Amino acid sequence: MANRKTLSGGSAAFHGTRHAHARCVGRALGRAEELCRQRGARLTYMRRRVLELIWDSHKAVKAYDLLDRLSDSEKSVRPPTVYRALEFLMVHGLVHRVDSLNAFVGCSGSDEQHNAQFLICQECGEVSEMDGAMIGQAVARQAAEAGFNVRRQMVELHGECPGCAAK
Amino acid sequence: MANRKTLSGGSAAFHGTRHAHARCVGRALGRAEELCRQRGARLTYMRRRVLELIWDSHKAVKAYDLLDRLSDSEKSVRPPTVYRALEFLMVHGLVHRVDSLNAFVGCSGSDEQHNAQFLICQECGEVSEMDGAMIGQAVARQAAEAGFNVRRQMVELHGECPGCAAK
DNA sequence: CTGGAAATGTTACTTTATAACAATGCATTT
DNA sequence: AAATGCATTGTTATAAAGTAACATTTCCAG
Ligand SMILES: [Zn+2]
Ligand SMILES: [Zn+2]
Ligand SMILES: [Zn+2]
Ligand SMILES: [Zn+2]
Repeated sequence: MANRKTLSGGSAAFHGTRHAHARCVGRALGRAEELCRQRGARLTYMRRRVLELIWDSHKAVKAYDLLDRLSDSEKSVRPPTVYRALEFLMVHGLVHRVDSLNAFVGCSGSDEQHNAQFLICQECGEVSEMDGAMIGQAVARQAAEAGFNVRRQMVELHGECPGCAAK
Repeated sequence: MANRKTLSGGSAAFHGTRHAHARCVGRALGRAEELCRQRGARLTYMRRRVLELIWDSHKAVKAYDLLDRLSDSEKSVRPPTVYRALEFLMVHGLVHRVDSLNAFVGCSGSDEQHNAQFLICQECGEVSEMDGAMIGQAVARQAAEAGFNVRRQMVELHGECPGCAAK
């Protein structure tokens, strides 16, 4: 009842609890590996670990939650470590920061440079990335009307995902 | 060569340094006064003071900058005071929070409930609010395609304002 | 003038993020 | 293999942003 497959001009999918999430993770890590190899960037243990933790769910994750989850009883990981990994992952387009939540989410886009918009469910917390061409165009056009030169667009929509709407 | 007057579906204006800013402030305070009277809300000294400080420029202002500016050598104002004033002003639609900057900007919109988008100049820091109908519609449509029910939309565009683009 | 709610003051703390420098790891050259 | 050099991570400390809880004051209605 929830997801369509592919949508004109962009797609956004909510996954809910029951889905083959191992595939999502696999895809993300595979892409990271591939992309880093292409660019000669190093997907180190720490960076991969952070990426895995982020992909533990489709929700946005707080930096300090990552911090806690990375710290076992032996060793405690410090903020800069996490933030540096996040920085790396963001630079390479593997992770996005959701500004309205102060949190991070795995990039589910395929191509390199994309105008991502985020649908954020206020109920279940799931975040879905969508590449809405229409939105991008509308944004570009209206900004142009104001003589404004858009470099980076941030679109974060809070509301109810299909699953939670059908509660 | 910067501003047009009124634009189809919405407007956004950048002011630059030379303009009759007293009018902007006057308009904003007038509107606040009027609106609070209508609603029986109290525009207290502190709230008005914070609103004035925010309207000191068309840039987004950080809460702790307000804090500093409110604290004279005698008395130091504390965070809760500022955040409470900001809370009040936001609830009444007199001020917006710019999430991507952790900062606040005076609302230059006229009507009560509006879908505001923000154009943020990376050079001069000026922020312009725009009520882009096209963007709003595009957002609504594409979200609907994904079965998503939008409650709040956050659209913040970073780039170059007309003035700074013509540097 | 007085009782009570709204607003502000105050203290202390949480959350989020970064600066600066030290130690370590890893690859390439010698 | 040893030496070199840069990228990565560790460590300490602190900055920046925001909130909880309770005390005090203000202000208005009765
Ligand atoms: Zn999944
Ligand atoms: Zn949901
Ligand atoms: Zn002005
Ligand atoms: Zn500018």
